[in-house]
Amino acid sequence: MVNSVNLVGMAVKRRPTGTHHGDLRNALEEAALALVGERGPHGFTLAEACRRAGVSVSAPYKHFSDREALLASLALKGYEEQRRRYRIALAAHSDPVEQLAAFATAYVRFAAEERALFDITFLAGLDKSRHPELATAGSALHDDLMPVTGRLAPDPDEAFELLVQVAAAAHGLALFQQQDMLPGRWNTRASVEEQAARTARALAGGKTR
Amino acid sequence: MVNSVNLVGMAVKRRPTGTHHGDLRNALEEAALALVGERGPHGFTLAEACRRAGVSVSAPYKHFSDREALLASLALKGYEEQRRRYRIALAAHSDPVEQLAAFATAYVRFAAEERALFDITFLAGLDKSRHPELATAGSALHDDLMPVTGRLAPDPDEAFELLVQVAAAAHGLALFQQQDMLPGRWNTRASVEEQAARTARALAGGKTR
DNA sequence: CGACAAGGTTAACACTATTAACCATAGGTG
DNA sequence: CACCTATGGTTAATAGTGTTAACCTTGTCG
Repeated sequence: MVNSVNLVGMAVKRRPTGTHHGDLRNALEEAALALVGERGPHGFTLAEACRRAGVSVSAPYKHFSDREALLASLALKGYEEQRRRYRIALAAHSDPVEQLAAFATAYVRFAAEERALFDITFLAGLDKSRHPELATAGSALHDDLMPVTGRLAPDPDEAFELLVQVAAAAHGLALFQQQDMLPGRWNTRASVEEQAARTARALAGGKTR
Repeated sequence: MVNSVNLVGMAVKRRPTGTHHGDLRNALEEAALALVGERGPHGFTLAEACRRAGVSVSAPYKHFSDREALLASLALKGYEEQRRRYRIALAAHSDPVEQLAAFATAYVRFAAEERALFDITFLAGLDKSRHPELATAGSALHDDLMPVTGRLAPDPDEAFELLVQVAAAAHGLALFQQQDMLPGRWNTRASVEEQAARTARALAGGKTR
């Protein structure tokens, strides 16, 4: 049923008009991820995603209230994927310092391996007040980590501050790498991951002696 | 010469058609800053800036090659303002650890006090390959700071890594605050500034013992 | 005085998001 | 079985955006 070919030579399935796509919601999210991957955090366009899904420009509104809702749905998946990864990272160690180092490593690795998701989650400028589920997902991450820093700093305030320090450093490193702000040989995934781990150890280490 | 009033009641000076504005380039940059301040990193629109400057939508192209060039010009000012602030911060101390702490504090303070500039500089998604002067301005910052970390870590690689750690942490903290990712009482300027300073001391402190 | 460069103008184009009004199909119900 | 309705598409229209081309007005300088 391929009866058309688009500009880049990819086959586009054309349904008889008025027929269901089958899985448009997913197809649009895939297209959005691809677009952000190809063109950067602001490279996503509803119109282009529709073109790629072989559907008219107004079709998305049957699945998403607006453009931002589509991105928010992906951002939520981004948070879930992060949570999954951080859980695994924490489970791989028993020493809390190494747990924090593994978390920091996983953070920058997520940014590199799932760049589009990372971009959407943190750089697309989503209005969190309009998508409260994102704020919730964010604090879920924080809940997973507090026990770890809690073992290093019995005072809850101190524990939270340590968590914020490590997360902020990892976030900054991830962004620096992504935006090519690190010169030459530092701008490799391995280097940034090591750097993240070392930073976490330096910040956590101060608490143990 | 006020002969018109716009929708929000602000007076708009209307020049006789075909006349020079006088300082349009500056007026557009002012408008852009205001818009980003009001609406966030992506709230800037050439059309709206033109409206505020009382000029037609194509007038900007006599001063900027395109929309992004206007933002790049502001981003450059952002880097310069940062450099100015960091120089002052460093000059206020002689102990390198305190210099780093002052830098980190100044970093998050800049993000808070000049939010629009910070947004444009780091969050507007400017294509640095199209604006090499931005990359240059970025490394100018790094040149100012290397001597400081150099005093804490004689090995240049180590010195650079310390610089990256502190800058990344400050960057992350600034973003966390700006995007309301810090709960309740931590989300104040004073708290974030202290946190930045403490993080810098923790990272630098490891090098001195 | 007259030419010209600078810096405005209007008009047009292409692209985007969004909405309204319409229509085809699938599946459950009388 | 005929039908009716919810689902998920369609087309068409609107409004806002960036950008370009062609034109016009003025101040300045030879």
